[in-house]
Amino acid sequence: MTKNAELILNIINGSDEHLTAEQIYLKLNEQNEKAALATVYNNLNYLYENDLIRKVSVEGYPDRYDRTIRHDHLICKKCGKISDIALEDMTEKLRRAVGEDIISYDLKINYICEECRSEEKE
Amino acid sequence: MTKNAELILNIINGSDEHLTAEQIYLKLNEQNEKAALATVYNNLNYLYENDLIRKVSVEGYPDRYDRTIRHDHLICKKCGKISDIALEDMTEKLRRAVGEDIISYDLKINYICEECRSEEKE
DNA sequence: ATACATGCAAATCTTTTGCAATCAA
DNA sequence: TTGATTGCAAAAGATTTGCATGTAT
Repeated sequence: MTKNAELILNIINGSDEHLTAEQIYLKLNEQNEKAALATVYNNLNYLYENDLIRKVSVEGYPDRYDRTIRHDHLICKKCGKISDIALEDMTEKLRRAVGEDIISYDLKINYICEECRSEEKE
Repeated sequence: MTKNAELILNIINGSDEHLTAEQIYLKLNEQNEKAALATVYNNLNYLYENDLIRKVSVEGYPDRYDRTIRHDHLICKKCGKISDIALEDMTEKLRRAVGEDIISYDLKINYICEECRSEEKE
């Protein structure tokens, strides 16, 4: 694990947002830790392939990177905002239902967030 | 609903694969129904916005389009293959757990498909 | 010395857009 | 005739790649 990989992992683990590669790149610069955007991508891929981070894709937005700790996502269909929500772990249940050895699962729940709902009323 | 939108909807509803925009474009050409790739995208967006089709994103692959009938997805982490699986509908359960009015949910189950598993053994 | 990590720019891939031409009501 | 739909090419945005350079062991 290189220094950059570690810095990036710390940024992701220390944030409860769902950062894009570019946002991570900008955060690195704020910390005066220079790294090219391509390097950020390279490191994100390394972290992802080694299951140290998760990737969350929402249509219309660039991929976002997230902690691996088990949780699910609420996705606002209007503004694309992602919120974490920890529902019961269904891994075992799914394993039985699927009858296959599963690695993990991703549950995205689509809704309209409060801000977007109140905007709609106007 | 234009003719092209209908042709595209029929291709999606008549396929149990999970086609990309380009594959749909090629299928149209096979049927001697010419439509530019951009037109395919335009129509896919129209269908998607009107909830006539679903979009499935798997990292590393272009978006795929799918029927709306409720079902979940098994995703092979090795080759990206998507298979359908119909698990119990959790909408009501999630609505209660989340305490929000939810629109829908997407459940993707990650595993290694049989072909990839037997390749690994070699 | 060797292998890996980086920066940068260019390339790639997917998707969207602008605009002129065409089609349909 | 008016507005929506199309085709095409160009643009845009996200991500990857190639290569020369730098770094660590």
